Amino acid sequence: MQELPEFAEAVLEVVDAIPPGKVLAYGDVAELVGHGGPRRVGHVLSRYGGMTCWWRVLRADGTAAPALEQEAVARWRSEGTPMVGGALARRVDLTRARWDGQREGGGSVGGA
DNA sequence: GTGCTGACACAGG
DNA sequence: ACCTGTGCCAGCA
Repeated sequence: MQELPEFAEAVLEVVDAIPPGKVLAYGDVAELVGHGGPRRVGHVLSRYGGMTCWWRVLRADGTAAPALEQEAVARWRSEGTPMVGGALARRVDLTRARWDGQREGGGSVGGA
């Protein structure tokens, strides 16, 4: 594989593991990889994100950077990611879309 | 070695 | 709901 830094490799691995319709915050990814902080995750995606589903990674607010908002929102709508205020909002409902790092389907019923 | 910038996070107004 | 300031970590001039 590429000589990608271990950190970058771990990040891409986690992002690639996120199921469709789910999302993770930069800080959450950093926690899952167990290294560095949110800024490093963002930089990795900006550099190697071109080959990963970076749109499944957003800020803790459920929003994405201005430049990515256009692209990301389109992706979320396409993937069916839960949005706040309907599918027309530019914000994701982290309350439901936040991936726990485990397999979907969870057990909980709650939802819905 | 110093300073700035950046696909962030959190608290305050 | 919105914007602002501060802290954190790493890369780059």
